[in-house]
Amino acid sequence: MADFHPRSDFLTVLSERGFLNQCSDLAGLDERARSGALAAYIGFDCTARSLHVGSLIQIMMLRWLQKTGGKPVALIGSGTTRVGDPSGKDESRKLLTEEEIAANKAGIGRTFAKFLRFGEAPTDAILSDNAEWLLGLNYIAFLREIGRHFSVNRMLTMDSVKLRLEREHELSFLEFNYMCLQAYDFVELHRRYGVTLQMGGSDQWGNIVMGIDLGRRMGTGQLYGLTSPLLATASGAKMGKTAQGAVWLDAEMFSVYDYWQYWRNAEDRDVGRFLKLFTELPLAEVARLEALRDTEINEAKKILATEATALLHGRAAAEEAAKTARRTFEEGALAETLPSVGITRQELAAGLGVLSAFVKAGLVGSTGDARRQIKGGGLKVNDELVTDERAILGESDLQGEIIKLSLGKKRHVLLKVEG
RNA sequence: GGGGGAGUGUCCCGAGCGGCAAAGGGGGCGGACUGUAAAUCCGCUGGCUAUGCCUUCGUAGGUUCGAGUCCUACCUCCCCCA
Repeated sequence: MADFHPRSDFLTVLSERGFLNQCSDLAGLDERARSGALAAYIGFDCTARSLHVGSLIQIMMLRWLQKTGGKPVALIGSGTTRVGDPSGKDESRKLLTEEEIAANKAGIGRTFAKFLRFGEAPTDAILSDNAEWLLGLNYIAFLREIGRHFSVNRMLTMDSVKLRLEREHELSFLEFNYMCLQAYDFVELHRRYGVTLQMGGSDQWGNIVMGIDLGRRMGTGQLYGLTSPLLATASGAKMGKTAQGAVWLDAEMFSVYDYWQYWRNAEDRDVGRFLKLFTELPLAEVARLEALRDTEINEAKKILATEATALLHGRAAAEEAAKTARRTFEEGALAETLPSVGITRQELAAGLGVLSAFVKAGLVGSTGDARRQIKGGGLKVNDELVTDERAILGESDLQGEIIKLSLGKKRHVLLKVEG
């Protein structure tokens, strides 16, 4: 991969910025990308109301495709979601209702709209849904028309299957069929929109190759596959997990400020890689930033945070998050734009226990949790360490209309009097 | 269908003579050190109207002063045989 020098804009960007992990035919795809608008798709599950940072690398690939003259297709897997992905955990098999699926689909669609330009023009993005063709499938017809092209012998050699068999782990028939459905998606998207490339995370490689094979047997012409590296932080943790849970891309579920903070807290060793993947800064600028050392690299982290946040939530919101962080961390001032929780004047006049105040702010999960944090010296009210768990907050604690609650050094929530 | 084994703290893995809010990891959170980083060290990691009360060991019953632990049925998963 390192010795190949792509000539198409699309592959050049992907290659330079570290999106490339594996490709079915780099030279062929490069040619294809140069010879006209390339249509490519990536599939997304709709098991939640929002996508999280784990999907961001895929979304960025679609975005670069569009910016380099291609046509992105975002496929929502609401058909496969109805079946439920059997490879997940034992408990996650609960079936989603039609309403939940529709809501999830709408939420995810909103995120795509932030990164891609949708419309009718040749390189405008398309939002598709495999429920359109999967739900109406007839079993016998599917077996005869599609199933006959799959070789079980070959399917058994796929890594995902082979691993299971070698370790003598259960592999359900449903799961075994999953790759066939995904392969069929590829063919269907080729028919509908002329899609010739499927992208995805490296775990999708086998499924993508199946699609390419199926396409050849069903007469789509040459299809291509390309995967991005599996993303983890430099110390090996999976991307996107924080104390608050997943890092959602929907501002309702994960605030803009928290999103900015997520990137600001990147490890030193990840800064360069993340700048290339999750911002659109020129590579020369990235090179300059990632060369910074010691305290200077904090500047690079702030730029990473602001640029990444701007892509998702807009420049203005990103600048505001940056400003909030600057006031909070560097000036030690009270930034009124920190995340806040409302409180009534009556509640405050009646006296609010510190424990419940922190629970209300969502900084701790329970009063017991709050007690433990106080013992460990982790809670502050208006930057004063809380030592007495029975302390009562009243109107005398107000700074203006605000009481600042902090958990540790990084997490702050404001209680704001309203009404 | 027959035989064998297993489901433990609502993040995961995993010990558990009938006295158990239940060992130990990992992860996470907090503290110290730093740079809002990493590494390292320390503390915490069921709930509550809290010197007490309530809810947890697949589900439902049963034995017992007392059950994660013993018995019965059921559910789910794994292995061997057919």
